[in-house]
Amino acid sequence: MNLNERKIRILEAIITDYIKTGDPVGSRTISKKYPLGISSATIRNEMSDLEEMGLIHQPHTSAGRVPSDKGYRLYVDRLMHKSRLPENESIFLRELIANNISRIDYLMEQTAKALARLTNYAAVVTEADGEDDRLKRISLVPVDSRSLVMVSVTENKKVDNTIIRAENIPDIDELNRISSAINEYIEFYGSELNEYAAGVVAAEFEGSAELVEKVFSAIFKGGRKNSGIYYSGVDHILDYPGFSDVSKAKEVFSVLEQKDVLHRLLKNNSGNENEVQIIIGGENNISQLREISIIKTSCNLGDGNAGIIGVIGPTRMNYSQAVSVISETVSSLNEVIKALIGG
Amino acid sequence: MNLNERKIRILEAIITDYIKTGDPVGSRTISKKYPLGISSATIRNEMSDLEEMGLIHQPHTSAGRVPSDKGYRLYVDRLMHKSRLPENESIFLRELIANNISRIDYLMEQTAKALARLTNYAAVVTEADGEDDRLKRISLVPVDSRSLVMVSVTENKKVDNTIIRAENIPDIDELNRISSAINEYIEFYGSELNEYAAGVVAAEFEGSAELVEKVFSAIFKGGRKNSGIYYSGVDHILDYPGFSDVSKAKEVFSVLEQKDVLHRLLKNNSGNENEVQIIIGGENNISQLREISIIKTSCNLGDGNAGIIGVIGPTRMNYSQAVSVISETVSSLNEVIKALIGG
DNA sequence: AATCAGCACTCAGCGCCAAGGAGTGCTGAC
DNA sequence: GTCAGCACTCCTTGGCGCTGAGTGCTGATT
Repeated sequence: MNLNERKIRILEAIITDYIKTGDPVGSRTISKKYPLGISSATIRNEMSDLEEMGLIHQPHTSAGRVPSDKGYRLYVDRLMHKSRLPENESIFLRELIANNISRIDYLMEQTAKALARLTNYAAVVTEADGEDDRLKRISLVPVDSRSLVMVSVTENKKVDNTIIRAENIPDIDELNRISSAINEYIEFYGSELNEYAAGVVAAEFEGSAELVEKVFSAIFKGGRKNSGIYYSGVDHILDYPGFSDVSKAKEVFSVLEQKDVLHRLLKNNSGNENEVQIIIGGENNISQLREISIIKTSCNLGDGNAGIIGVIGPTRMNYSQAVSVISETVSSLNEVIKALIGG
Repeated sequence: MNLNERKIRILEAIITDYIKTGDPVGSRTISKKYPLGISSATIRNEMSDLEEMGLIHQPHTSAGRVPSDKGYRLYVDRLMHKSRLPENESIFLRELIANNISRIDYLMEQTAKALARLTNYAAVVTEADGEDDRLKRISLVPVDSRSLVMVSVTENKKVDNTIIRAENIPDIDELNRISSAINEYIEFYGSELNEYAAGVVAAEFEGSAELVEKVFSAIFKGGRKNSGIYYSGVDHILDYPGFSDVSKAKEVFSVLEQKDVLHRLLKNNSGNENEVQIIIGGENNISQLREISIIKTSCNLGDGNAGIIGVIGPTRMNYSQAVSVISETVSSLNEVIKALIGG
């Protein structure tokens, strides 16, 4: 069976209509609302073929047709035309980004909020996990007489704080000497940094040996495993078609709480920077999310920080609009950051 | 009408039963399940009185009685006996806290998770907002050739990072000199620190004047307004009685996303440290949360950081169990932190 | 005066059934 | 190949009556 032009037009009509109304669409609806110049009977025949190809299916006899995951896939790959974001919305995005550029946590939080508001779906923003990211430098900042914060900066410019406690915290100058000694070892040994260096530095600053040991063990322990995830608009999930049944919604919520699952899901697996990826329904292999689609892309969060922004919607979502919101957000991030930080 | 002992026992029976079963409880149920030695007819008369006093009400004629907010209030204030947490759960809590003590964000996140798991309600953990918290010290940590991180530490030991960008970032020694110059002014002027100091320091380090200006403006801008809120178990909300109707659950979710509302709600308004507070149903004046009760308390997150931990459940919640989970969590935090950090 | 058995009454919930309506597949004519 | 017409399917809706839980009231008993 070949997928001729007419079948494609019918499929497109079904998907467009279904995305808009949410009702299974029947042959008569198509023949009346879409000017294909063929009768409903003919459309019925074609729909029967489309169903055989697995692109649409019927919830039950005597109901109209609904696109399948495969049908949506064909739609987003070949039929969908990008819509353009209204002027005021893209201005809103740019200003929001510019206002939050100096705090990466705010930036992520606000971006999630904006995505949710513009799409009416749940949105999520997270830092891409820097897998082979290496420590570049540390700095020791005193907090009180018994604790300090070790600020670590990685090659990918991730900044991270760890609390360290010790009996005697030396004064700032000494702390600066200790940290620059440690930094020399970090620079010299890179990822081969080991207990040996810890011993040498501890010996060098014998009054603060305990502290030095603790700093090194914090370094060995490494930074955050999973960076924070910022959500917004999760309440929209309850509006998704098919989720008026509470138990289904509950499944989705509990998956969203499992950060590791979500991180795996959001990870950039195309390899292409800034390319928008779409995962439709069952294509993610998480059974609780089989009626959920995810639109996501990697993005630039400033200072070389890579992030991932995504929208989590129902399989029956407005892909075109969501894609355009996401692309616009990415390009706004890029532009604003470029303008502020320079090429 | 006086609230005699018998009425109280009946009210207690109603609340106990309702919390357990979730069904409106009728006079016959009480006479059979609770050994009060009186017939259902007598109980009916008493219930009628209790209803008149506003302690219970009927969802509809021919249904049993359900406690009102006022009824629950009387219960938690006068009738409830605290339950003790199982040994293994309190051990679990202590270990979890000990393992996360060096990262306040992990600690908050994990504490929320534990609360949610132990209570089966939604849990929330946040830092108490330090209203009159003053900056104590800053430190400048280079990130790359065009950006650095200003680490600020307040009197209440809150640590906060702000990204600062400038054309020319001096070397570490110079940054250290700049930060200690600024720190002298912070120490000297305290909250009176102003543009004048900025000018003086900028003049002193004329090669880095731009940077100094930016650091000062970041200082003037202040730290985080609303600290992060860590949730866990929000999916449980969908199990709460009365929230099988999706639209109600949606209202709750959208309130939880409004951080300012939540901060206001969680703020310690009794003034007493570590005292468990209970807000029942409509007592919070947020209409969307009128069927939600909140159990919360301030707590110690280590290094002088005050936090607030809370459980968000249905008005018909197991107050006794939730209160004991919360108190146990607070005392675990205190103990572990004391043991690790010392007196 | 308090207690309580007995009774009439109310009302949500459930199952059942019939009507209505949307949509299909098939047939046969063009 | 197209399509009008038709029989058929099956979900949805609304009405109806039954059942069971629970109440308030009455009048007898202690």
